Amino acid sequence: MSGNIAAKPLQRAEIAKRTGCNLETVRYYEKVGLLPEPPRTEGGHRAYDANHERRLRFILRARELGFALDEVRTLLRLVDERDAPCGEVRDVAAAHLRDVQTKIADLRRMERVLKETVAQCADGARPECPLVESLFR
Amino acid sequence: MSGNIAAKPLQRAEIAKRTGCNLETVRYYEKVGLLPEPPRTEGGHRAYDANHERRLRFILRARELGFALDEVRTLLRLVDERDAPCGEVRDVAAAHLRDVQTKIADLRRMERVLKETVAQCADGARPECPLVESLFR
DNA sequence: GCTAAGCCCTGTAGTAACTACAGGTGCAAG
DNA sequence: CTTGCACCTGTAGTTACTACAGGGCTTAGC
Repeated sequence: MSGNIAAKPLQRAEIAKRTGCNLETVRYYEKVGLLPEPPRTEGGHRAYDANHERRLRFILRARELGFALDEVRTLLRLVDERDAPCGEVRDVAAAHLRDVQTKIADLRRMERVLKETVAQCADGARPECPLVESLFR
Repeated sequence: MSGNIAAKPLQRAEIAKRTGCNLETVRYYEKVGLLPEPPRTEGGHRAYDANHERRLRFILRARELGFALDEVRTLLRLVDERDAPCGEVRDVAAAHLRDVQTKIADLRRMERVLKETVAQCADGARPECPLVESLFR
């Protein structure tokens, strides 16, 4: 046969390197029930397969988009339990989108005020600092 | 004398109500060194004065603007130690402003992708969910 | 003056989502 | 067969609070 294509269905914990995820984070996801416990080698090392990696990538991508782990859990449950979870998944994502938009609005408010106050201090040499005063107001 | 105007320089822990800050949070700020320990009544209750309230308002306002407690600590130290801390305070605030702007940029990226994927699921009835697929990608 | 309600007290533990050890073993290459 | 790296478990630390549990103080009403 040309190489050991089917001979190694299990990869080592290079899953971390392949996904760019910290190995301790992978174990954390296992501990909190987002990843299934993988089989072990005789020595007790975890042996992940392609499905673990696929699931981990799902988690990491959702995290990049700012989903909380609890939301990720919900999404994965929907994917695992339903055949066509599209509507429910969309609801979770839409709710998260609203959260993100709220956070953006909050941060923009902060940004505006910070800009104003920093600008008032532009010279940086006055005895009474307008920035400090505005914090004490 | 017309009432006890100077007879009560110390207020009760109504400081919480007056500032809208949770009393347990006030004590937390004391524990982490942002607020000085106030004098106590004979019974051991904290007796705050106007300076405590002023300082607490500073903290709360800085928190509203998204300063981390460590940044607040720095700001308060500058205010306490220097006569004219304007320049240094401005530097801290400017650094924080950059953080805020980075966060806004991150969130807007999330927002854009979420909007796109949620829109792809608009009908919500397809067997293969584009949103789920994009998370698995 | 006394009592009961309602504050306030201390200290600990819980939250989110990791991260960083310490102290020990497996494994694979040379 | 040895050496060094990767992996193992479990605990504790991070941020900024919040939520108790189990008491003590205070004060308004009687």
